[in-house]
Amino acid sequence: MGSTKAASGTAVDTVPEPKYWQLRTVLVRALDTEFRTGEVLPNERDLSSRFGVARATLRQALDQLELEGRLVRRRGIGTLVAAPAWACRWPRPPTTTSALPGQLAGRRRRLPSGDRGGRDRARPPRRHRRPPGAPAADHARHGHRHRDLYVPDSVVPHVPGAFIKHSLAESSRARSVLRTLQRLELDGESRAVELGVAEDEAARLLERPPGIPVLVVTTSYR
Amino acid sequence: MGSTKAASGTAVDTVPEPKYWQLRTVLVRALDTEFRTGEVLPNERDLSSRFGVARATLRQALDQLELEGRLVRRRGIGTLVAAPAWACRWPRPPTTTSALPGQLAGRRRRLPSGDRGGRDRARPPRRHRRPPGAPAADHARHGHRHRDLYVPDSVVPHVPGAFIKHSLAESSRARSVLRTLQRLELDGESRAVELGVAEDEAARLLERPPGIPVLVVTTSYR
DNA sequence: TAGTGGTCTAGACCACGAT
DNA sequence: TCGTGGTCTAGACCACTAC
Repeated sequence: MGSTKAASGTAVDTVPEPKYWQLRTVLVRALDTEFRTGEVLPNERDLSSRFGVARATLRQALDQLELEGRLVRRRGIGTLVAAPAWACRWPRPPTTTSALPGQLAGRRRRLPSGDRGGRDRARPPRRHRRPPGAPAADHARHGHRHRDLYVPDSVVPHVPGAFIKHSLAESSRARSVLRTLQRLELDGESRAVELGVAEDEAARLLERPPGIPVLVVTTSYR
Repeated sequence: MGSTKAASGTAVDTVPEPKYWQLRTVLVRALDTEFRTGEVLPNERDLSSRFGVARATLRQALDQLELEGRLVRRRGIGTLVAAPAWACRWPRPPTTTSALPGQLAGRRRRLPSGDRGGRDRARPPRRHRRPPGAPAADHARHGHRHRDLYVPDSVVPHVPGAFIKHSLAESSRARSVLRTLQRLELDGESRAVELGVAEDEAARLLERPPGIPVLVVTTSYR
C-alpha cells in the first residue's frame, strides 16, 4: 500500500478502501507467506512507520486480524502469529512458506514453548475493529470445497429444515433455522438462543479475545 | 464517570478499569432504562463532551456496544438502539421504561418505520473493539435461567456427548463438542468447522456488522 | 530498565443522508 | 448545506514482561 494511489484521480471505486483495510490485506499476505505460527511480528511502532501510517491505523488493522483469529497480542511481549484455525480436517493450504514479494522480513523469534496460555488472571481490555466492503473469503484458499456457511444454518444439521446442502444463496435459511432452534424443547427444558458476547471464560475456551460475539443458549428448567 | 477518580491514590484495584469500559457500563444502564429500540442516541461529539472524554474513547465504548448488538450505527444518520436480542421466547426483562438516575436524557427520535434495511450496497468499514476483565453477563437480568453456554456446546444438542445440562463448569466440553462436529459426516459429505469472520452477506443475515467472528462450516464433496 | 501492547487525547478531513 | 458517523494523525502516558 505504501504511497500508491495517493493521488486522487485514478480511483474508479466510489470510496477508496480505508488504509487500515489495505493494511490488513498486506498483513494477511505476509502472514501467509512470511510467518509461521508462534512467530513474533515486528512491534507496532516499527510496523506503523514501516507502512507510513499512524500507530492507531496500524492497530486498526491488527485489531481486525486479531478478531479474525490470525494474531494474538500479548502486552509486554508482542504480537504473535496465531494458529491457522480451529482444527481443520483437510490438508491445510500448503502454508506456502515459499517466497513472494516479502515486505515484512524481520526478527522471527519463535514462541518459547508452552503455548496455550489460558491463564486465569483477568485479561485487561483489548480492542476490536472491523472490515470493509466484501473482500473474498480467506477460506477460499483451501481445496475446492462447496460452500461456507454461518453459525445457525450449519451447526445444527439435525434440526428439521436445517439439513445441509446449502449454498450461499440458500443461507437465508439461517434465521429460520435459528428460530426453529429457539422453539426446540429437549428433556423438558426450554431454551432461548440469542447473540451475546463471550466473557472471559468463554473467550478462553474459544481461544478468542473476550468480547467476541457468540451464540448464547440459555436453558431454563421449570 | 465524569471527573471522579481523577486523583491517583484512591484506587485499590490493581488496574483501574479503562475509561471506555466504565463508559460502556454507564451506557448499558442508560440503554436499559432511558431508551427504547429504534431510538437515536445523542451524537458522538455530544456524548463525548458530555462524559468528558475524547471522541475516540467514546467510540471505543460504542464500538463494544455495537459488537454486543445493542447499538446500530448509520453513517449520516446516527446511533440507534438495537433490538434486545435474537428473539427470546421468555418474557423479556420488563424493559423497565421506568425511572432511574437518568444521565442521558435527550432527543428521542424513533426510527422512521421501514427497519430491516438489508441493502445490498457494500457497507463501508466499521470498527470493533473489546471488553475488559469479566463483567457479569448482562443476560443475568432475565428470569432465573440455569446456565449460559457458548456456541459449540449448546447449539449442537444432538451430537453425541453434546447433551444439554451443562453448567459453566462443564462448558469446557465446548471444544470437544466442536471436535466431534468436525468429525461428523453426513450424506457422504465431510465438513470442517472453524472460526471465521462474517462477510457482508453473512453479516446482513445475522444482523451484525461485517467482521464479527462466526463459526464457519465448510462442506466438501468428493 | 527497556521494550511491548493498551489506553487516551485533540484535533482533522472524509463520505453519507437528510434538508 | 449541515449533521452524522468513519477514518486518520501524532503525540502522550500507562501497565505488563523480560532482562
